[in-house]
Amino acid sequence: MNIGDVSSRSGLPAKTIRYYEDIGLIKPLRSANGYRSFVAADLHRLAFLGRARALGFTIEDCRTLMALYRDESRASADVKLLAQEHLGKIETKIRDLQMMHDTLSELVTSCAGDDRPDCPILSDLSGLGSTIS
Amino acid sequence: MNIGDVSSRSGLPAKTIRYYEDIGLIKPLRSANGYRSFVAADLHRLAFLGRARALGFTIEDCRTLMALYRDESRASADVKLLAQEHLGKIETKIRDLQMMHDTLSELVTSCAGDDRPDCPILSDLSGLGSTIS
DNA sequence: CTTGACCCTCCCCTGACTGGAACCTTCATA
DNA sequence: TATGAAGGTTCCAGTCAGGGGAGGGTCAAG
Repeated sequence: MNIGDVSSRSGLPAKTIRYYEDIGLIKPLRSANGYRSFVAADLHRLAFLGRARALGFTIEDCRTLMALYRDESRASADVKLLAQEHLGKIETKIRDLQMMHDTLSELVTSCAGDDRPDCPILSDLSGLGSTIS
Repeated sequence: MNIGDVSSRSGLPAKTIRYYEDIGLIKPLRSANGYRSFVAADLHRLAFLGRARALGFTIEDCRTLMALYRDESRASADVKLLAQEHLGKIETKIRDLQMMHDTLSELVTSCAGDDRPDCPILSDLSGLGSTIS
């Protein structure tokens, strides 16, 4: 398989696949013409990476997860811990975004949105804090 | 005021303040010794920037918001539109994170987390998809 | 006069790619 | 056989919003 094939099969851009080779996540063979030559195992690893990335794991997390996956004598506790830590970060991000959302949403609601200049969004940002609570 | 003063008053790191000058968001004067010399208006702008960034606006959004703030003949509709677009992006991010969270949370729950190697998290990532629904 | 706390500029680093230039290989068609 | 398109290759630079640190100048106090 050439890179185009694995790209369409894995859903990952060719650029990304080359990048993953660069940073040592995959090690495809090379054909005589210099093209990367992927086997089923490479495709499998790429699919693994794609799913892990889609769950928001960092590249370093992915590296660890793949090492654990290949380690037959792993303890599932190690995997779970990694996932739990990641889950915690996601929860933190969601909370942060939710707070931004709530504040901003309130400001947007209170803004007339017409052709006059008066705007509670700008008032808030400027520190006048016209909290119309 | 020197940069240390505005840093502690605005809560922004000195590095960030220098960066904001670099990209033209503020234009503090200079003292004879080459030090940046901030006046109250600079501090006000920095506080504005700090609040806008805390609400997740991009630097370019901040630039636009400050321009609107200084424009006495603005229409609040322009501010509102910008804020609404940003709000939409925040909502998208929250939804994405929430989906990651839900999936990951389910996987974490279903993982024993002991010293045995069997792990539904890895199974899922590997594509075996042992969805224990 | 020295010490320590400031301040300056300049450059590289981050994460996870993405875009583009310049070039090579393969295959189908005229 | 030429040629053009569609693949592939490497390498360099850019993204976003700063952070870290080197190497050096300035200032106030003791």
